[in-house]
Amino acid sequence: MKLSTRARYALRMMVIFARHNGEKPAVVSLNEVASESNVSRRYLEQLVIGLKNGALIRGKSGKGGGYCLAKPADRIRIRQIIEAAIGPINIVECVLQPELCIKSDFCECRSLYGLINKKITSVLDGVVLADL
Amino acid sequence: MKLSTRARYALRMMVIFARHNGEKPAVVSLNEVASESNVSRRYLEQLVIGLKNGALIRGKSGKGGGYCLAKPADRIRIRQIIEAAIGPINIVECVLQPELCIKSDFCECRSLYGLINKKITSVLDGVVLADL
DNA sequence: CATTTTCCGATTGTTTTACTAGGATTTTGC
DNA sequence: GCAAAATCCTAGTAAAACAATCGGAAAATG
Repeated sequence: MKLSTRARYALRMMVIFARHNGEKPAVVSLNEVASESNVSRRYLEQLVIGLKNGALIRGKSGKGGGYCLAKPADRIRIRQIIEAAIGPINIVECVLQPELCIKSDFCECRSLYGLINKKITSVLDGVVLADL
Repeated sequence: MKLSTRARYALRMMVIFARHNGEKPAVVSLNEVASESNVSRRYLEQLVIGLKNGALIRGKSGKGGGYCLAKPADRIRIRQIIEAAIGPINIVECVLQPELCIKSDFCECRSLYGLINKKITSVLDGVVLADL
């Protein structure tokens, strides 16, 4: 029941991108992020892939390059960031994949798991990057 | 962000204890639970320790022994069960232990983590064993 | 007093997570 | 045009968490 460092680093990184958003060169290189967040650039390179695939940021190669938000910070939900980093949120497999358990139909716990899942996702949907 | 099998097995087990609650011999042996839930008795033995320490169930040794609920099923919150099984719920260490991170005071994310934590615990507090 | 059960602690195997590393490609500034 | 700075892509590894097994002691019953 822990939020992985992947998700937390990704979130921290997005906060940094958001902070440099209005500036002259909006892009921030991973070297800068690395020194600002105490996470190795190499590792950040991996984390950034998900964010890019999720169309949350844009990358620019070459000297003077880096990353910047792909849309305004008040249009980016925290859930999008976290799911881009660690995949879809489901506390228990059977919630999204009923076929995994033959008992799914009459399982007493499954609806509870679904409820927890729903609560978590709705919290994360209710907060945008700009709020942080 | 997954709920461990420990927690799920513990929950399933509690449902079984609850079901046998009103019966003649209220106690259920772990062998019975094992065959009913497809989890080895050996493993259940471990899980049951937390539930017992949490005063959610009572154990009775010897022939004809087993476990039964320590209080009525509508007085046992799901949160108690899960925390007995896997320890206190905190999605990120820093929420409960601010000293772990020097940035805690002005961290943009920490309050968010606290919020998520609160949502999860309140859902689990809002459902009792009898509801399942 | 043998059997069934809880009780206690140690160990092993497996999976996930966290992180490191090498090198290719892109782009820019001089 | 070419060196430098960045993204991009793909493995590999070390450590931690998780899941499960195992041996045997103590308790209680029929």
